[in-house]
Amino acid sequence: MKVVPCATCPLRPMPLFIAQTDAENALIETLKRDQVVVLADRTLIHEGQADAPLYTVLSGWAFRFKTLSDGRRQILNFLLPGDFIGVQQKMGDAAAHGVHTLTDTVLCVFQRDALWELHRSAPSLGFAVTWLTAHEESVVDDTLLSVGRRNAEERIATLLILLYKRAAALLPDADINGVPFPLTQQHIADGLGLSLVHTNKTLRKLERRGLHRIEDGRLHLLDVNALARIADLYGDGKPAPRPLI
Amino acid sequence: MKVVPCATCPLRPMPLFIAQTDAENALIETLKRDQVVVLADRTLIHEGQADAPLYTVLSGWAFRFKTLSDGRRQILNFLLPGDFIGVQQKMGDAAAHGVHTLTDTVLCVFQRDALWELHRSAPSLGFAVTWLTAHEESVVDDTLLSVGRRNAEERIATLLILLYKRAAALLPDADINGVPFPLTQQHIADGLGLSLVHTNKTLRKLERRGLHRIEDGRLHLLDVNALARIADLYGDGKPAPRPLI
DNA sequence: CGACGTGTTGATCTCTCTCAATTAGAGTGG
DNA sequence: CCACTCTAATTGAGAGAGATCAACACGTCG
Repeated sequence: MKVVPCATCPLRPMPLFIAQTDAENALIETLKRDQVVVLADRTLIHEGQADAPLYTVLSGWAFRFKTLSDGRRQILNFLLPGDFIGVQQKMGDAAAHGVHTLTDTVLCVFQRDALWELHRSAPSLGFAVTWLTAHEESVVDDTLLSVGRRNAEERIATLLILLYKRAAALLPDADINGVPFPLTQQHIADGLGLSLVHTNKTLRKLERRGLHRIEDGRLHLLDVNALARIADLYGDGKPAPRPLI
Repeated sequence: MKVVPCATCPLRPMPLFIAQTDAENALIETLKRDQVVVLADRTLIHEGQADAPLYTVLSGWAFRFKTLSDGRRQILNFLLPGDFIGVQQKMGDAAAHGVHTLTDTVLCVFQRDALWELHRSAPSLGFAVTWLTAHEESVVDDTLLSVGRRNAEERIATLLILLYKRAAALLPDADINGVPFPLTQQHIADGLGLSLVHTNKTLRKLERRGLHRIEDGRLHLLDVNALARIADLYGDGKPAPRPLI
């Protein structure tokens, strides 16, 4: 893929794309240092790696993760086009988490101090970055609620709905043919704090009940209401109704 | 407590206090709207509450949490002096999580658009807020790793160490007499995705082995090395050594 | 003094993990 | 074209960590 000028960034129409004026795009263009392609299933940033650059996902899927020394891995969240990579990392610091690709991925590379330049030269963009960072935290919050308090069936229903929404938001509206879903069951397991085997059994149970289907790398939600009921999800972050007693 | 001028903020000596110049303090002072005291065990912000203000913890402990509709609760992270409350919340949006006090707490209240003013008028402070937000996310990341992949004993050891460090960092250096620890076992359970009973049993097991002691609302770590070994924690975020095979 | 919150402990129960084995597809080399 | 290998998905069986249920102890407080 050719290097994309920020002014014609394919992500620009998306609401999550923060720069809207020409001046803002020009500034970002200045800070953008490169554009790289990473193949699927590669570790882009290793845990503890120093001096990792700042990225933005232009296309493709990836995930952030942490591991324990015996190999147990926890996926912290999934990264889709428009997401930042590496904001958590103070300049000169070691990455507290790794980043690994799920698909072939195109990334915009920014110089390490781009964040500071952004704040200095365009406070509105700096503010947007703060908000984006806070938003990513709230995604992790949701996962923590799942992993800490939902059982396997509820966790999987939650993940399927939330990932479906994120993936669908990146697609042209009329696309009813499911959404791309490049995760293996191992990734689902690692994202939800479950074992691979139990993930498989739970996934099959939901599938046999006709709630969803995963086929040819695409996810189809066949009964969103049933899934949402299982997940205890209510619309878009509206507070859940409480039982009276 | 009298209203504290930001210039003489007791948190100022702490490294986590971001404003360092007089101009910066003056700006913050401008945005600070009030200072409130909240008693222990009160819900400061309800889940789904709209228009919650922006706070800063001046003294006392609190926590962020989410609940499912049947009452299951997950504590997302603990808030200590110097922490922000409410950055995640886009202006005019509903809070995605609740905030509840553990102790009597003094909070600085900021107008809802203070964050934007900060970015606009003092980019260096705006940048600091971004970084603080990213840092809070990395705390949640750590918890997610625990809850997703550590067993009960490991989770508790991890929590004790990390909370001890945070609490100790707020204390005068020479204080060897443990650190304040206002959590009940129910809070520990809700923070680690465990049941109250199992939390109690695990806590007692560690205590009987002489690793720690919780007494009169203070936490003492009697064998940090053993705890760190159990937790699979290595220094300050240094990458864990891998077994060769 | 009784009610209540917190901590403690024992006895089940069950959800999830671990171990094992099989199937299916994709890719590779002979 | 066919064995061979690898990865991902699948399923069964047994084991275990942690949940749930039930009691009780202790201190505080109205």
